[in-house]
Amino acid sequence: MFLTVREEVEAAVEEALAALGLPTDDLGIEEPPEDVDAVLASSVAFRLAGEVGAPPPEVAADVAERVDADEYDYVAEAVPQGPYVNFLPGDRYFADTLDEAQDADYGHLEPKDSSVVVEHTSANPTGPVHVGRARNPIVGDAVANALDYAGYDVSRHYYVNDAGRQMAVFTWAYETFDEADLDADPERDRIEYDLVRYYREGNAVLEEGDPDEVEAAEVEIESIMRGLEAGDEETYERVSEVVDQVLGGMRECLERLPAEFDEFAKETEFMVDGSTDELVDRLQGLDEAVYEGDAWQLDLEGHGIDKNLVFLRSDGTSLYPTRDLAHHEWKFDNYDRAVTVLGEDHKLQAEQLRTTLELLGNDTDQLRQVLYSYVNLPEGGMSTREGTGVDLDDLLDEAVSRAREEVEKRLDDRIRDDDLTDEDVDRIARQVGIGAVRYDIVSKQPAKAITFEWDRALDFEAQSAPYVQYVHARCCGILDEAGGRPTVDDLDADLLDTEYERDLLRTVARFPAVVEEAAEDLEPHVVATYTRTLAERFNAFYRECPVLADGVGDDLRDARLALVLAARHAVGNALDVLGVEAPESM
RNA sequence: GGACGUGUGGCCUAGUGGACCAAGGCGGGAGGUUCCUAACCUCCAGAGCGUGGGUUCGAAUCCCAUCACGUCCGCCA
Repeated sequence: MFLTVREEVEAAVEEALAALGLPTDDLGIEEPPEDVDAVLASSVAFRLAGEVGAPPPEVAADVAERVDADEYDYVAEAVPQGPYVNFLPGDRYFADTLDEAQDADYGHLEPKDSSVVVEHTSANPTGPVHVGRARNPIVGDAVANALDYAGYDVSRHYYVNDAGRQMAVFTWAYETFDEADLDADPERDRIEYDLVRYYREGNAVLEEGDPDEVEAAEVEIESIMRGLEAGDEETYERVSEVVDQVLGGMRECLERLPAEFDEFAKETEFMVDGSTDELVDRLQGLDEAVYEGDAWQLDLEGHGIDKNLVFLRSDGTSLYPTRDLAHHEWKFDNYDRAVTVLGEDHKLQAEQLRTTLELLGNDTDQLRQVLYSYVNLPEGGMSTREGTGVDLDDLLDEAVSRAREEVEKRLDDRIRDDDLTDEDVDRIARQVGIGAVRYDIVSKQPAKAITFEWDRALDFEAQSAPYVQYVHARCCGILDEAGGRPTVDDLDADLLDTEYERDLLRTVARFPAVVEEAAEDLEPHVVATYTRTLAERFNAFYRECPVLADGVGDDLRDARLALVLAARHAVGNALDVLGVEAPESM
């Protein structure tokens, strides 16, 4: 209903301004502060005051005067308040919102008949996923969820960098060394933890090994790269053996979040199918193409990028950016829009990619690049090659284990007599622990850097996933106690007339607009901010308005029960957008 | 050195032109449970939004300068 009221308010302000002979380009529609009764307000009066030659409050009064509330279903009244025009909702607004939110799909917007591919994570298959990279799948998955809720047809892709020098080094190391050459046991019993040791050993040898050994290695690494470039089947299989195993392990780790993908697009596919070669030809034909130092490059200085983009090495082989261009054109061919989630260290490359795609004749409006800053450790950065950093698996294990301690600690002084089973304890520990990690990361503005601290990330109180999850569990507790849904079809929303009930219902009503904003701006953290407000409103309602107490009449009980169900759908689905599980008990 | 980004109570975070003489959490202090789960709630103390200018009727939000921190500036990915 909120989206409908917003349309009504826009129409009302536009009509009023037109009637007054004033410009309608900026309607100044905004959400009023908490202590104002209106659902929406307009601040046009500020801007028009100069033109009209009257103070803002006077203009606001004129505008409000011209609004005919009878024309609208949900706007009951437009009242001037100082320089603002406030739009008050009618009873039907609350009644229809309550009704709409009884649907378990509440928050899903109308299908848009438009496809979007969301590429995220795309970490090189060199070893275990570490916390520094964890922001990518967590933000990426939430962005994809938000677009899905907003009605887009979403595909989630992981672009596999299986053709670069890193993978040639890895393949050489994997084939050259054996267990006896490695000085440590795997940190965990999973394939990528086993194999990353070969990669690290290989890099160590290349950096400080015997010169003859290094030279022989370089010859082998170069031959692997040339084999890939030539589309040699045998080389491809040698590299794949490493890539597929490591990637398999990384996928298992990501599934714990859970972040799952519809497609793993491999870089080598765009070499094998000839699209990279074809792209090189087109790049060479561009005005910006230059041949310097035996390598083909693009001089993008005229487009605001002072760093040349090398797209063909002097030995004639392609580079990562060249293949990524082919990859993006493939995305444009198959989807209406493309969204890529990347770390800020890829910003320059992202700009080069976008500019070059434009030069190649693509409409880059359909490409959106979401950049996020790094997650650092208090003591410094994280690197797979050097083996520094915190593995995501370790973080998730620690989170679940701390959550379990909390659950067990609370078991003794639990009022509710619902006998949690061992399975419940396992389930809650997992939902709360992993939820806390995801929520902590997804709730922050992507542009801001995060310093990872165990205690802060795993604080289960305050502004955290468990705080919000608890609200969902409380809703479920009440509904369960009441035996499910409210009993009557024709609910009387008018009975919900305390400020606590109204505030909660109004907050529930905003959820679809929050989904819309998160999807439009590709900023899932606004959903996290919303869940906190919603949780606060629910807790105030919970404290002040008993649902199942003896003194509550049948009609009021049903109305409140319906409000609880509405809140459950809003909070549960908001958490779903964030990729955080909503426990039914905890 | 250059480009880009960030800078809000002791700490962390929201707000990015208008009802803000700035909101929430952590930490500190004081309280609340015969009642649908206290992973909850209430109250108190604490910042004027890095610093200095400017634009505007109005600036935490826009512009300029400056400082600090981060990222990038490979024929790596």
